[in-house]
Amino acid sequence: MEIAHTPPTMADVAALAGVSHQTVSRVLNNHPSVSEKTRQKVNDSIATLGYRRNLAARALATGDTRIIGVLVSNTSLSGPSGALLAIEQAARSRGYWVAVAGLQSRDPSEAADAISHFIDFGADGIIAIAQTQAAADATLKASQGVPTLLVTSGVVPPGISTLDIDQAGGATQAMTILRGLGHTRIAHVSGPEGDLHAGVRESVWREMVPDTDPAHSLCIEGDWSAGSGYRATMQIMASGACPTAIFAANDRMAFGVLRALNERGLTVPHDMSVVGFDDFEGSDCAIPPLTTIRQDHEALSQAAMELLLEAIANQPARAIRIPATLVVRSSAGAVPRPR
Amino acid sequence: MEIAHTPPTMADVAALAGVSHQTVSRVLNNHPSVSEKTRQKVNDSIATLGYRRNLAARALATGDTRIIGVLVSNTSLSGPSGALLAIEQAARSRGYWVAVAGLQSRDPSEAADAISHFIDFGADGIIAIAQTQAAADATLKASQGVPTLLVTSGVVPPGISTLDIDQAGGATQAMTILRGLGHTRIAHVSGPEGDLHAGVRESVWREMVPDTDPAHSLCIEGDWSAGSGYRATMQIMASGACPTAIFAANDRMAFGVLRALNERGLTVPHDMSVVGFDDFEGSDCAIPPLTTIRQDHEALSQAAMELLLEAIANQPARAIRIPATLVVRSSAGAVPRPR
DNA sequence: TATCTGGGTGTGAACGCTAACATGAGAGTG
DNA sequence: CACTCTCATGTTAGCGTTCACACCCAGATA
Repeated sequence: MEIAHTPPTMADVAALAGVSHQTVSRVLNNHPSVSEKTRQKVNDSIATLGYRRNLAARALATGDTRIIGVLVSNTSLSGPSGALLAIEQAARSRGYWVAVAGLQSRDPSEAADAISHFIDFGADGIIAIAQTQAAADATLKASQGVPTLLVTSGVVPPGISTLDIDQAGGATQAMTILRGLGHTRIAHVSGPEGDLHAGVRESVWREMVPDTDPAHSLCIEGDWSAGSGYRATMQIMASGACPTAIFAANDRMAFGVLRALNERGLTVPHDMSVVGFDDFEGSDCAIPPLTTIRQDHEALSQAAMELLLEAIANQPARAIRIPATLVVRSSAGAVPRPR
Repeated sequence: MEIAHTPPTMADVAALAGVSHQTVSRVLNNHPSVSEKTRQKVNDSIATLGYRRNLAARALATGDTRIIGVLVSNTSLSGPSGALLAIEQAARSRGYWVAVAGLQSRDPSEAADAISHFIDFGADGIIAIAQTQAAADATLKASQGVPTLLVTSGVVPPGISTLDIDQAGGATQAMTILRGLGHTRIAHVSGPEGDLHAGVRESVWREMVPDTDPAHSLCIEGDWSAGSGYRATMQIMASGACPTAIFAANDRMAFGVLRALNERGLTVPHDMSVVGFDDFEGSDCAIPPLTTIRQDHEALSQAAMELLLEAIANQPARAIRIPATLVVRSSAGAVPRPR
């Protein structure tokens, strides 16, 4: 087995094929004016030498890298990281590479740092999944000049493309189904303060809850974790409020809600209805299976690449909102008869 | 606000600071022999110009990119993608960049393709999370010459560093606790055939199950999803086997197991004990909370970077196995008295 | 026959950086 | 005081591509 210590270069291919390096370049870039015969010769030489084009050199010469940077916060693992892999596939199928940076804190300066690195790298574009307004702002500030797509429900100045899943629409569907079942006293377990999705979901709940008496229409803040949903439910039940339904801002917290109710001897949906959000893996097998709102990460990712490529091509900014769909299972039922 | 059409280059910084471009380079690379005064001048110029070093050019000149490619399969979302972000953080803290490629199929050629791309890019190293032996083999074949770390439980030729979480140890703990509680008839819901982790977990079960009568010690294959755990359980119960415990190869399938048992009116752990694997988000709030095996993705990621950097530095290959820990909750209990 | 056209090809110079060597000014040595 | 040695800096030549241009030779046109 021979060992090529330095990989072959374009010049090597050219020499073997008996042409100039520029001709090799033309073949590689599918330039029209290369004769079929030459093209064949060059391709043969490429094959025999096992030549691979050096992308760093190409990036230096052309100024673009075909790398896009994706920024995700990993505070809430489920959503973003699922989207990340989907974005990667969409990118790769279009000939782009994905570099990733995950944020561990909610400190906006960390986002700014990561963006700076992407820029150092010469990333052709940036997709930032911003779960807080501060992260969105920091991203825009740091990404000066580089085409950027914000996946966020936050407020963004004109001229920047944005994309998100319709949080308001999803939450509306959740509340609509509960109201349709006759519920008026609906408690809410919200996501953490400052989180944009949590904010939208909560404000829809606040607008749509029929019985606005805060003694019944309690809202307790969670942190997306199942445990926080459990604690929130215990708190609701200790508070003396007696809602007939609980709308949890995500499925993991809904798991905690279900467990707390189960421990207290309440059956779902007979004694209490529960609706979640996300259609998390396993939600179909919660006890009982969870009625929830599904977010289409696949569609999100496709749209993300599309918008980003538009931005890279200097086309005008657009905003796309992907619809969320209601998934009806059995955790939400008719309001119980008064006891 | 001024618009710099072409970003400033090293020469610009040098001109402003009144030194040569090489001196600027030295400052950037922390070369020792630069006087404090010059260093200061250069840093000032860098700041006023907003200079950022062009990493493509650097890569071309030095031959290394400080990019590492990470290959994950996204068939089973939970594990790998959690590990991905942790690896990214470990990498970034060491000055490396992470490019990611996710596999959508189990086709080994897709893995080979992705690896080739990483190599085109000049990745300094590759971390592949290989869930099948075929993926591991394809990775090694394609990564000729580039330092590679395989995160796998598969068989790997000497000279290649490997890393994994101790699947056998974890499964052993799961079986040990069940046996300690008096269970002898233990069914298994396995992961998909060909998956390395699934294989190890299953074979430990097979070795350790006390009652080896296949009529009781049933093994049903799932696909990691909650629904498959549900169906497997239904199948077990329809088969006439009467195990007193079920060991599910992951927590999501365990969710399905719990739901199926619940539907059939069996209570856990009174009528049946259940143990999962992974400590998935939400497992603490399953009904009842799931006894499971936790995998430390954080430790895995740190070790991954360490091993890969060793490989890049041409140090001898090593293999590290991260221990898995038992998390005792309430889904496993003493074997029920015969009815 | 002289002149244009244009497809196919080669030549040189970037791109922005680092490596290797060259230089010059002081400090230390005999 | 000539000699070396060190430190700080400058100079030159790549790294492997692509871009802009020059070139050549056929066939078409005048």
